[in-house]
Amino acid sequence: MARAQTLSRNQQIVLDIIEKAKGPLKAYSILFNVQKKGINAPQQIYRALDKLIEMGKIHKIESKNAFVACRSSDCEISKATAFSICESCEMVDEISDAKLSKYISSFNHKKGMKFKRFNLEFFGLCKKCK
Amino acid sequence: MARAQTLSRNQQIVLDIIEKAKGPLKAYSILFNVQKKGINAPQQIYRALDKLIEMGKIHKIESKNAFVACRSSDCEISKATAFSICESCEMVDEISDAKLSKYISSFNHKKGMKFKRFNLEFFGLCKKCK
DNA sequence: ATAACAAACGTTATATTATAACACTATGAT
DNA sequence: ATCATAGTGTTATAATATAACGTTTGTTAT
Ligand SMILES: [Zn+2]
Ligand SMILES: [Zn+2]
Ligand SMILES: [Zn+2]
Ligand SMILES: [Zn+2]
Repeated sequence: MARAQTLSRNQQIVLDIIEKAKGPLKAYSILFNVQKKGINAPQQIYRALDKLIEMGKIHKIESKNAFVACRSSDCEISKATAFSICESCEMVDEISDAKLSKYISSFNHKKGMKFKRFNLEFFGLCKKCK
Repeated sequence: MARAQTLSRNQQIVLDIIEKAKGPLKAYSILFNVQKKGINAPQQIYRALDKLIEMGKIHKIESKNAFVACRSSDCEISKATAFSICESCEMVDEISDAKLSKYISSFNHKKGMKFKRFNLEFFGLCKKCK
């Protein structure tokens, strides 16, 4: 039987923190925030993060080595992710734009590569920082 | 006066290595490769990398923390980068597709953010690994 | 030419991000 | 029951990146 979508204790703790956060969180900042809950080692964080990413509950912002909760229910399990990132205040916003996503997904590389997944990161100044 | 496009000694050494490489290179692997040339410390590598990125001579593959030479003369100084990345053999190929780039560049986020730059990374299996 | 400035350099130390390895526990399937 | 899979806790270490400091080099202005 395929695993139920139930989260383990550590996974739930990590997800809660990321969901409550206003912006992207770094692994070690998550770690410091959960030491009161009995999680003491980076491994425990990274293992939870890996699974949460697999499940599509969170995403990694590659350019920042940081993690955000998935806000778009229709983001097909991290197969097509896009974010806008403010270079001033560090704000990150998940972009769910079906047209954009479809356009990029349908892009086919000349050299014969078939893509399974993409990640797009936009940089600029957010409304507040502009 | 704007700086000439001439590279310093260390910048040239680092760029040479990256250009000669078949695939993306990591900072410390570059370091190990240039120790015979008198470069001994990570700082020296990272400083050169930063400048080379600024100049648009190389790009950072964020999902791999690795660096590739820019192969497309018309890639507007790293304002719009796209790569295809093989999940099996680690090959990275810079995509220069004017239509794709234009489409993405013209994308405007609803929330009022104006973008200065984007980076897009595709993942899949290359022709050889497929 | 020389003073002034910016960019690059070399070096040591340290911070940050991520994984390896191992022993143990819980759960469910055959 | 035994087997497999997933999760846990822990210690140690690897890999990636930056801080801080003083020196040197190259350019520009006078
Ligand atoms: Zn999402
Ligand atoms: Zn902002
Ligand atoms: Zn390029
Ligand atoms: Zn391949």
